[in-house]
Amino acid sequence: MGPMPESRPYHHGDLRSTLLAGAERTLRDKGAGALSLRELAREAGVSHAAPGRHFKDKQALLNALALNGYDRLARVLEEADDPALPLQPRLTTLARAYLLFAIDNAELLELMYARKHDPESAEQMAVGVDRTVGLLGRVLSGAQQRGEIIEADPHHLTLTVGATLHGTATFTCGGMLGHEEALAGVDHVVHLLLHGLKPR
Amino acid sequence: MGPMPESRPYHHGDLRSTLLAGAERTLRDKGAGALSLRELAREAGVSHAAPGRHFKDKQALLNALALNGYDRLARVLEEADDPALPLQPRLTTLARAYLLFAIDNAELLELMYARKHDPESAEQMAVGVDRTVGLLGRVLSGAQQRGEIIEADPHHLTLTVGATLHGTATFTCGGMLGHEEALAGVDHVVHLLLHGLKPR
DNA sequence: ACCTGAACACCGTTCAAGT
DNA sequence: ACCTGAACACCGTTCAAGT
Repeated sequence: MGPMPESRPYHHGDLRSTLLAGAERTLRDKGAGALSLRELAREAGVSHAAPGRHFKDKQALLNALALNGYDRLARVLEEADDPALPLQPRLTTLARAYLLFAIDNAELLELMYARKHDPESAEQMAVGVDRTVGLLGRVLSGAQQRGEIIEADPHHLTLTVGATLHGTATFTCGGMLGHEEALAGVDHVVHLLLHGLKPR
Repeated sequence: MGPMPESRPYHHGDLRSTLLAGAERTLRDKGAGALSLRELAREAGVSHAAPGRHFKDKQALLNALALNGYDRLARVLEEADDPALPLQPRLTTLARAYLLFAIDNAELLELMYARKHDPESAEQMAVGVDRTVGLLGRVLSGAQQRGEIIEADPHHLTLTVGATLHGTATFTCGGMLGHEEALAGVDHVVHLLLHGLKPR
């Protein structure tokens, strides 16, 4: 019964990353409600007060998670985007990528869109949002310059298209649509956005 | 220093409603994170264990709040709807009513759309959702029969239009749009839905 | 600079016991 | 039938003290 080899030194070394990684796993597996700093500390093999050195409170950890999410979402969309594609399939590809991200990271996405009450983190989130809607905005502005879509405030167009995609994702994650059903419907949604409900 | 007149008998009499009303006020004033059964019990002048007689756990109270919200939302939309209006203004009116409800009840709406993990409450919520998207579905189906909108799966059309409205509400409540800005933009959003992004 | 241990003020939930 | 009071097992946060 000798002492186990001490695999962890007094200083963890990378506690901040470990906590964030654990939080993301808990978020995915058990939901935001199950997130506990004390539990994360336990999983990291560290005292319950240690997280306080890296995150001033629980909300700070949640904000860090959300910022992380914006990073990943922006990367996913940028990788999915293919400027060589015509407008409709290009938008469809982006919409599908967004929906896939939403399905894979439903709880995280909720965190990302959660109302922030302190103005400081609200600004950080705004930057993250800009990164993700920015791509969509550029695609639409480009199409607009080529005369492929109507001349209207591009910011407004972007928000409307973004709202449709996000609303679809919300409905899907909320269980109102099956995942496959939603992914299969993406083409129709984009078609509807481009051509409208009215007969032509 | 005589005893205060005992305004509350041993049996509260209407504790369930009192708790729900208090919860709705807290939700509006301080957000879902600030909701505490013990605090609600204190406000109701009752022991901290008393809520357990009316709600088996905290989630049960949240579910009751959400169902309540679906009721109110359905009423709001039904009152706002004017079947005498042509399609576009009729949809605009409904969209504005939904956005107003969302702005006034942002935290409640989040609760209403929150993923439910137990299948029992998930079904209750589905009924509530059906009540609210049902109206939209009937409006669109009617327009479809009159040939005012394209022939496509009406359920799919409804979900897409609903997604756009809900996404707009989410963006607005999340602070990406100002309230007035969003309300002023409703006309454009509905116009876009009906006519599409492509030039005609 | 980073972490511990104890302390404080909260939670939700349960259950015998009271009215 | 409805509520209380005590108990249990959790939280987040703070702060002196340790390494």
